[in-house]
Amino acid sequence: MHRVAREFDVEAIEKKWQDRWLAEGSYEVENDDPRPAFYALCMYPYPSGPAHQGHVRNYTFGDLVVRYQTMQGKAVLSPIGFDSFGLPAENAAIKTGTHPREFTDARIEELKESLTRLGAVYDWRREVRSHDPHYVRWTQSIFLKMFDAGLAYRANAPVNWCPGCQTVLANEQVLADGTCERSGDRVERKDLEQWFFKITAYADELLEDLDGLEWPERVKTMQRNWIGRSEGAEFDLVVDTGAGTRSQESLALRVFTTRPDTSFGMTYAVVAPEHPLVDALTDSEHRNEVEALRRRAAASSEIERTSSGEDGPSLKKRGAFTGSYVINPFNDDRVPVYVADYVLMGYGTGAIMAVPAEDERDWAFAKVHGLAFVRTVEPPPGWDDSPPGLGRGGAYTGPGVKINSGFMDGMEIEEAKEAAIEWLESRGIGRRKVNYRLRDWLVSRQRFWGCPIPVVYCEADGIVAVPDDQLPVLAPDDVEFQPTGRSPLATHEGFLRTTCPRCGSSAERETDTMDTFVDSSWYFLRFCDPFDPDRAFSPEGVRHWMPVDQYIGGIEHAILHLLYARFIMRVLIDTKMAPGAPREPFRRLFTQGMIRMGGTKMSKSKGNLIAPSGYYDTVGADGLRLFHLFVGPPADDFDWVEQTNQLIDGCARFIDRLWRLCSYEEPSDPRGRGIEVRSGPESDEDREIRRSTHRTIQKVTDDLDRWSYNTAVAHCMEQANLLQRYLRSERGPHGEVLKTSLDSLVLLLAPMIPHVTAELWERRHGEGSRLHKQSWPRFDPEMVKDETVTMVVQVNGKLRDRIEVRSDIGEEEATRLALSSAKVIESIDGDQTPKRVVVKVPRLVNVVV
RNA sequence: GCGGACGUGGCGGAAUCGGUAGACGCGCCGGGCUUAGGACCCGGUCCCUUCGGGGGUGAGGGUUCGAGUCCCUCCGUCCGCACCA
Repeated sequence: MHRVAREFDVEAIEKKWQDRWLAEGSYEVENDDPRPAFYALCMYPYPSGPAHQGHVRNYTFGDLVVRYQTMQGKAVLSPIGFDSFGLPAENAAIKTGTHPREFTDARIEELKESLTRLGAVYDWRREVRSHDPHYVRWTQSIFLKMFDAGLAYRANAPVNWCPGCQTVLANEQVLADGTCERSGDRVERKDLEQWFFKITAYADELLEDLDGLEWPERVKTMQRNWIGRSEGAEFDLVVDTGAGTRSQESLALRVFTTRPDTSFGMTYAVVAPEHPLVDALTDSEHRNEVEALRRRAAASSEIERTSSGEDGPSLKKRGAFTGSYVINPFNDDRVPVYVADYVLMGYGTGAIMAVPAEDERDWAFAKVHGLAFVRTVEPPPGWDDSPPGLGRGGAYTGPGVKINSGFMDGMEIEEAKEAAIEWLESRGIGRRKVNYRLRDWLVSRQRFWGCPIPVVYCEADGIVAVPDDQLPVLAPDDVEFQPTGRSPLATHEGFLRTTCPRCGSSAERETDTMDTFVDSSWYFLRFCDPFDPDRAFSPEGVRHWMPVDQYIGGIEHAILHLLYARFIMRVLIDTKMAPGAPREPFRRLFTQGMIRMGGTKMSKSKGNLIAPSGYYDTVGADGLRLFHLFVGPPADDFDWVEQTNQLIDGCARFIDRLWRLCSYEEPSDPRGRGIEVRSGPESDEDREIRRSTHRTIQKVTDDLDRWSYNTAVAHCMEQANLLQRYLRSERGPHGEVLKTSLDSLVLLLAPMIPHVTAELWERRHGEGSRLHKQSWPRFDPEMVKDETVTMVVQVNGKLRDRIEVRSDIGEEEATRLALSSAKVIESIDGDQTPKRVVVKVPRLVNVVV
């Protein structure tokens, strides 16, 4: 498949330099390094074995940043570690009996090996592993700090239970179709007592601070949507159960709305099937129907609940009348209360006032159930009551003037909202309310291979934190890994039975472990100073390196990891574990594109992996790296197709050409045509080579700064092509010019293809010389200016002539030259007097006739 | 349905500020070298052409001396969210 003959021994050279970078500690950096600090970080990987193409892509970009910034004179912190807790290791244990630690450590070694073979360089002294007891200790310490601060709490809650993974999941781990993101099983709902982190307390800050981040806009948008802030009002509806039923005059139904201005249009109210008041609201006549609805809602997945759409019968089944009524406080109307699954218990208060005239969902429901509607916003002329979707009919949600709304009549919507809230507040019925889609973060996992939650349950003292000097709480090794729906720790008596740290009586340990996203929410801080045994990280280290200057990872972490990390960073600051600034951990984020194959993401689970290892042996790590840089914009997805291998070969071919170019004194041309270099005065051609060299430096530097790696490679190729022609030019190359130009090219390529360039540099500059210790080349602004340029002459915007002119040409001369062009004269024909001449020196003249 | 991004040769893509469309590479075509070439080197490669030119960046319209780039409408692809009241 690949090329066979190479000009040099790729394997030997790559190995040589990888060994040297390690042995010489080339990318180890101290916290007191006087150079400007730069923190470059790739999201630490889950160790699933040897690197796949996605890793290669990610760590190629990361390594480029590290080497480039180093050559730019920065002290670059380039750490790496492993997100080493997680289900695959435990699943392997269930299957094969291998302990997850043993399994994980083996996978880590494989991944380290392939990262090293890629030529990616790190300060390995700082390596962390989530499952390392020294790391677990501090994850637990952070948990307890949060517990003390009231930010970690235990609550009974309906949770997402994945039967495949035998654990509860965070909302974030459940896909929109109600299946588990990991196993694909349909997630069930269970009521369990669980640990939560109070991320909602930071909802506003997490939302607002997005504005200042240099992150891809779409990632910020995704986080904004996820947090889902909405402003509105919350108020109580007094329940009127009607004559002859139970006396429940004090019963009130609290509703949340973002449209308090439409309150006069409420024609019914709805509670979620899981709402605690459903029983109290339902009278005996309607009990059977309501119960049936509740059962169906409880059993049905999100898919069924959300996909029934507009069709009548299914929508009809999704709601039932309770037999109760509530009073609309705005107009004292008595309206029916329904139970319907289109209202979710998890959002707002789990109950709504329904305004069919101004809400499409309410409209659809009201139509099917024969409920009334009252418009409170004047719709535009021609708007009728025909079904929505046909253009101009149904619920009207646009702007307009209030009608049928008492004191709000005549107001615009925004004004009316304020008026309604004031009205509610002045009467003590309700208040302004901000609601979030974001829920608190459920962190309990009923699994073994995670960080144990360090608390004990004592009959007398309740939940008691494990004292600091007893951390870390580590899982025992002799456990049964069979899935039971409880943590394997729960059946291990030796672990379970303990004594209460407070009163000394017998107590039980918590047997759940933490979501692995907790581990990954602070690892970037540990990297700042992982050497201190007595602290998670030192304030000095954090102050020196944080925030991460360039964070690199996959778009799949746009919400979960990045939101959690932002949250935990703030918690650590607010609990005084970390210094007060910065509150944002990742200043700049880059999300790389996905590699697809046959339309789907290339992944282990899809079985469509193309292992990098085969390429290391043929085109080398450098060839593979160059391909990943060159194939397209780093942020874009690309399809791995048949032609891809030819593209990779093309990259290797370029490296070969570079090698030959740099070895011109010892030509490998079988015909032995040696290159003679000139000395003495430089010719026009020599000067042009010099200019081109400076221009290339300028372009490549600019490209690297703006993540345009594919064009950076293209510019290097262009320059190499030019130098190759120069080498064979009639007069022969000027020795000094050629030498400088080649050196510059090698320097520019150093962050991209580090092995071969390091080798070439050493050959050119002697044993012991180190390419990657060189400064990044600089260009002379005078030299990047062209002496002459091609001036384009247009007539009425159409290209008519090209004239070679001095680049400092004046407008008048340009105009004169253009107008005297034979082609221009010919094409303007009889019209000797141009209407207008647009001149943009020195590039363009447009003659308008 | 809502929100966002995008649409350029046979293919990946370039054109950073509204100013030469198609850089660079893959593929293909021709030539050289060669016992041979899947190595290497040189040349060509958007389409049409009567060789003067003409047309061309998903479609249609607009702004402008000038539009791949800005604006509007539509079509298509991808991504995110999706009963969030």
